Amino acid sequence: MPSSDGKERETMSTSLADVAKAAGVSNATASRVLANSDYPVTEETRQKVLKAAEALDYRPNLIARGLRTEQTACVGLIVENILSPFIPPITRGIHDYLRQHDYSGIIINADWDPVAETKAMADLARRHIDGVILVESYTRSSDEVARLIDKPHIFVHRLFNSLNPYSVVPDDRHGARLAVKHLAGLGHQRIAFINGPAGWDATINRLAGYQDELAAWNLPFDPTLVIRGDWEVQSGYSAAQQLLALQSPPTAIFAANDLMALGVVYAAQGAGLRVPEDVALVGYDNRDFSGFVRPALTTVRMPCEEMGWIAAESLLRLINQEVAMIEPVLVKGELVTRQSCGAIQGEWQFEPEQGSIIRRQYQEEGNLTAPAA
Amino acid sequence: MPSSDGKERETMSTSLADVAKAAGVSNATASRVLANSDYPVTEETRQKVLKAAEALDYRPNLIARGLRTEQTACVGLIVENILSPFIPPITRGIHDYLRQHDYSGIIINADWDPVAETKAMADLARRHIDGVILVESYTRSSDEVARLIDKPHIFVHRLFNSLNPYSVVPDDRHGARLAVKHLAGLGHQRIAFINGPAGWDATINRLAGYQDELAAWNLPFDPTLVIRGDWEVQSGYSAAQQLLALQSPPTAIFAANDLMALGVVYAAQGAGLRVPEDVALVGYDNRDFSGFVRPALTTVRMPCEEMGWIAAESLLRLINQEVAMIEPVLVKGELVTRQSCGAIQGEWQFEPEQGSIIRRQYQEEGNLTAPAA
DNA sequence: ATTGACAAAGAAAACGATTTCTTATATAAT
DNA sequence: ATTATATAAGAAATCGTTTTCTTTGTCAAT
Repeated sequence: MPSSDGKERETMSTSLADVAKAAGVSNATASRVLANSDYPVTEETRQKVLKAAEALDYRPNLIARGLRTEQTACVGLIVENILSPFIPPITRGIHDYLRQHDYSGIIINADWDPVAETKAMADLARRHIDGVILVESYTRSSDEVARLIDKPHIFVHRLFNSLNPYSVVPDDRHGARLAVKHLAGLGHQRIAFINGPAGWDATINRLAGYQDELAAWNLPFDPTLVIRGDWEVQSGYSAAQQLLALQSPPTAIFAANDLMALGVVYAAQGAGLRVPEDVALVGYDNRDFSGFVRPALTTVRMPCEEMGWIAAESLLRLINQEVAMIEPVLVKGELVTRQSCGAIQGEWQFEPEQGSIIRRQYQEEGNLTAPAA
Repeated sequence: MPSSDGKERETMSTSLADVAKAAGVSNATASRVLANSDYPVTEETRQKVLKAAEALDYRPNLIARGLRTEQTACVGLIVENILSPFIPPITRGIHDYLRQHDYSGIIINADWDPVAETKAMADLARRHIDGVILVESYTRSSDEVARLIDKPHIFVHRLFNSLNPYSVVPDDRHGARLAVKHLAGLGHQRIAFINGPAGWDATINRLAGYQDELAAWNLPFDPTLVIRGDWEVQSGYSAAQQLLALQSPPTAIFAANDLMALGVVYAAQGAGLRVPEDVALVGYDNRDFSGFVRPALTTVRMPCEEMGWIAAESLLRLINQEVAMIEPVLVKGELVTRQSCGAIQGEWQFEPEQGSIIRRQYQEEGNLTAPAA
């Protein structure tokens, strides 16, 4: 009996008042039961209300609730750009955690533009979201965010100030050690490193990890084996050409990302060398293409989805006032062993693409069929 | 003077009542001015209100407005999976259009699961979103959607029922013609086609386009030159092996997506053939990797962002009741000419990745610098 | 001068929940 | 038997807007 007095509106959703009336109780008690208030209600009336709500298929109007409670169960996601390669997996992780806890996320692409970010926060404030996650944002400091929006926030960053509070970042130093450890363990003594450009935390930390692990194996650090790239294929290509032309060239190369690793492959091919037989190669990131290029890249996985859900978890902690601040979190990725490092022998098949696996599973199970028409 | 009577709350945003009081008018008139109502207000009072709002930096509370107007300026995006390759660009297009019109989007990953989609729509209904866009959804029919949520909706699809109303889909037939036209224009007479699996609109339409264009060039249709793949690299590899082993092998191959085209490259290399010199190749989709694999793939672009903003535009039309229904829209992509087809001569550099261009521009302009510390 | 129409403003209701305030009842303590 | 206390329920206020209803004042037509 969803308020059936009106004639014009056909599908009017049932309100709390409908439930209260049906249960024969007041608005207030109905609310207390259905919002899990800790105000005492007798078991008998509680059951009456629950039954009525069930029967009427009552779903609370979150807008109305939000107006009163100032809680919208909605958080803002300010991301650099959903087209940027790491953003989708990070947002996937965030969304997964949020959804498990009945929160929603509103994404805004800020395009690495401080003005856009400022506007984004203002717009989110108008919607009275409960918190903000900034993913690869231009805005780096908590103070700056706090000045723009008076809500809890978390950073997910690969670039700067990794160890600020309220940050979730990859453990790049650890990741670099994994790569070098693997190559050293395969017996390589001269391991080159193609790093990223200056000014990035990733660049600094991966270099540190590279040096750490060389030291752990008592291998000398040779600066001529470290070349700076710019993350793109072309720079990996050029860097590898330099390295392979050295008097005593490296027998293994660790590239600070998979794009540059791909450039190494092309440079090696151009020099008539085989990967991994003549030069072993490990990349970083575990990008989607790493599994289907040739040779498939051994690489250190960037733990994007974990970073996402850890960020979401931390944010909800802040929102629910379980904690007052968040210590920076370092998230570790693991080594993904494929062909480019030489650890795996024999022929291989190309890995199917990761992103579309879910639908393909349905298709294989016969759930996906052509329309009858 | 944002309701400064309370002592405890420090940062309380200014409300409409504050503006009204400051302007010396009633709540109602203030609202009429600020919400652009068509109720008459004298220019004098209008200016008073606007000035007060400006001075107090008034931003309407969208939650409160939504409660009264039943309009939240928020739409739901039910997507297959944000990790799936076409979803980010489509959502980017949607978000861009929405944002221009002061709407926000809530993304839910449905993972191609009908149960998840049903729940998603129920959850969105609780938030009283103004409409829904279903991107690559399991749910195919408008009736089904209408049964679950009483709001306008639009489909963005590459799979089924492309020509249903309320759908935005790629013009695959046109795209396939572009590919074949290009190869035929380069003088190829035997053009093979590696198609997708049965049951997909893309498969049907691209085959039709392939046949259309062959006919336009008076080239015979040879069924032995058409092989069905499953969209993955491995299947393109196998298909190309078959094709290249034919008595009279094709001189050009059109692969129905870039992944299979990549498989063709590997098969050719395995057979000691060069792409494009020995076999020309055109792919489909213009995936991000197409620009930096070797040879870079000539391909037909999937117009994802356009599909996104057309979908958003159509949805807002429905929401604002400018139209009562949406005719299916076919969106065309263009040919992106790179190395694999043989039309471009000489050496080339690897294209930088598309997704991260924005940040790189900032970096080059010197806006991106290391922290001072 | 009276009436009617219309413009412009304010008062109050409405949206649908939560929460505070008030009241009624039962129980325990004096 | 009376009072105090605790429990459980309802009445009403509240959140910040929009919108309906009502009122006031002005002008034109009779």
